[in-house]
Amino acid sequence: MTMPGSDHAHAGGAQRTRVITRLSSFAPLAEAEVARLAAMSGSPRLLKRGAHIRGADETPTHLNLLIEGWAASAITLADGCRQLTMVSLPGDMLGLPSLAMREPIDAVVALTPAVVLDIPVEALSQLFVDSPRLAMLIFLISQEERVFAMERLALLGQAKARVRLAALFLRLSERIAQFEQMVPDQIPMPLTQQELGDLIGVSAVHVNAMIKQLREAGVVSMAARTLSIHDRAALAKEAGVSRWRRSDPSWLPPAAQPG
Amino acid sequence: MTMPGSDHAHAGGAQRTRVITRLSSFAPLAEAEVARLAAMSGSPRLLKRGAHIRGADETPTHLNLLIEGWAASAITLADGCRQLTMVSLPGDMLGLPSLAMREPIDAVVALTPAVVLDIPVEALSQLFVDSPRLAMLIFLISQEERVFAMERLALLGQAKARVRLAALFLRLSERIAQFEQMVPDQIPMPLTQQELGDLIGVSAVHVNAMIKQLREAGVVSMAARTLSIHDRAALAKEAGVSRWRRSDPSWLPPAAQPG
DNA sequence: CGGTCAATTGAATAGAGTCAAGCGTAGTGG
DNA sequence: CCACTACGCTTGACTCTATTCAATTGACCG
Repeated sequence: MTMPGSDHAHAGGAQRTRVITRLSSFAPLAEAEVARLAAMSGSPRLLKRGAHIRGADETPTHLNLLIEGWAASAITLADGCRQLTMVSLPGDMLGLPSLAMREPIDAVVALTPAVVLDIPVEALSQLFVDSPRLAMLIFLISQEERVFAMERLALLGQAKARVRLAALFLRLSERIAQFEQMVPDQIPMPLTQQELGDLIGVSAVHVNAMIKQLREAGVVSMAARTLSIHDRAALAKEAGVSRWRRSDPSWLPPAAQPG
Repeated sequence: MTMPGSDHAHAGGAQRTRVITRLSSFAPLAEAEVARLAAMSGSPRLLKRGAHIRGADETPTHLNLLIEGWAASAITLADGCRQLTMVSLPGDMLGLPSLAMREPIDAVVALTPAVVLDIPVEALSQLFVDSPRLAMLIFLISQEERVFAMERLALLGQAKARVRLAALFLRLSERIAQFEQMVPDQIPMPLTQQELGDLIGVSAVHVNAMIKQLREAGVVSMAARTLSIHDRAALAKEAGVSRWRRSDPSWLPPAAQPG
């Protein structure tokens, strides 16, 4: 399934499969559509942990397809404190929200070493013209991310720190299950407690205390950049959220004709 | 500019203009596009204050175009407490996020008496096929709402109640300025303090205290379902957010040809 | 082997929640 | 026209979650 020009050092077969997996999470892609997507790819860009994938200053001219590694959108408020608004995993498209704004309100930072593909916005525009079904799939994925943000917003507003942390762990493990085969009770966790705190709106000190509580309750434990889920049912109960169930849309436009 | 079939009791000229205004906030619409939108309209539905425009149970088969009145998305957590995740004003499309989920995680409630137009999802799908430019405009508006949600998420996570309330007032007044001509320093405020609290993740009691502080600081005051902004600069300073600046995209697809 | 960063723990403080009571106003029905 | 009711607003007292500050330990890297 490797396309011509896709055999870069960091954007090879396995990674590309992940991207296709993500894009086809609502409906299988036609061969022509896979080819159409491959045609959009630019050259990959490699970033170190902590680097800015997208700045908050620059007028956005490109989107970024995350090929490898984790990233997060960060909003910095007037008083300097930082909130991470979402975590992006391989296969995610970065920068879509910023299309609506003259200058983005968020920056995207690499949480791990990361590889991105820069895609000019005109390419997305062209995709809307010649591949309405792909456009709608991207639209749907974007809506799903929005639902994800809405849930986190609700948790931030109403739930206590322990619940928020449990929900974050649960949702992250569900998302990772998308592109790893097995349901992982051992998931990689490259985030520091500071970053976890920035995600759930809590100080790093308190994150530590909540992790301690969850560990002593036998729910999860963290060690060596790995999160171990010991009791998934208990975790779901702590989080108080129901399972994430993507829609199975029957009303998508028909697949584009080849050529 | 009234289209045939648009002269309903509650969906007449002025309201329809608002909808067009909202949809053309990123780029002016061609005549054919206005006609294309008018062709999507169903029959209007009138709802009382507090009524559910969209439930959290039903599998979504329709979108809802808000013609008149205010609405809000509400997420109810396991412990029964409620978070309002966004406020919708006339011209907004309701239900787009739910397209991604098998069952929606949020309900949409009318904050005032409201009028909506139900639109089957297939109509949106068709719009992606035959009007890529309109589809992308809806995509952009949806992204703008997502940025709005991200900002509120950041405020919920990092800012104190007073800042959150100030930011909410500021953004609401900016949004209302979109479809009212003058910059309004007297804006209608149909929300109760309980609802304001559900929006900014604070108890109604504390909302009251924060309003009192803002009033005594000479920033805003509330009376008779009306918010008066006495010192807009001070309000912006309290909120600590910069002005909302929509993008002016040059990379949209070309307007659809008539016919 | 020192240096930096992350994790961990404790103590003092503050922001916000909860509970409870009183008040103002608008609507309703006799 | 008045009384009753309901709802939202307002205020005070007490509690608790989470923050901030500070100090210590542990792990990894040059």
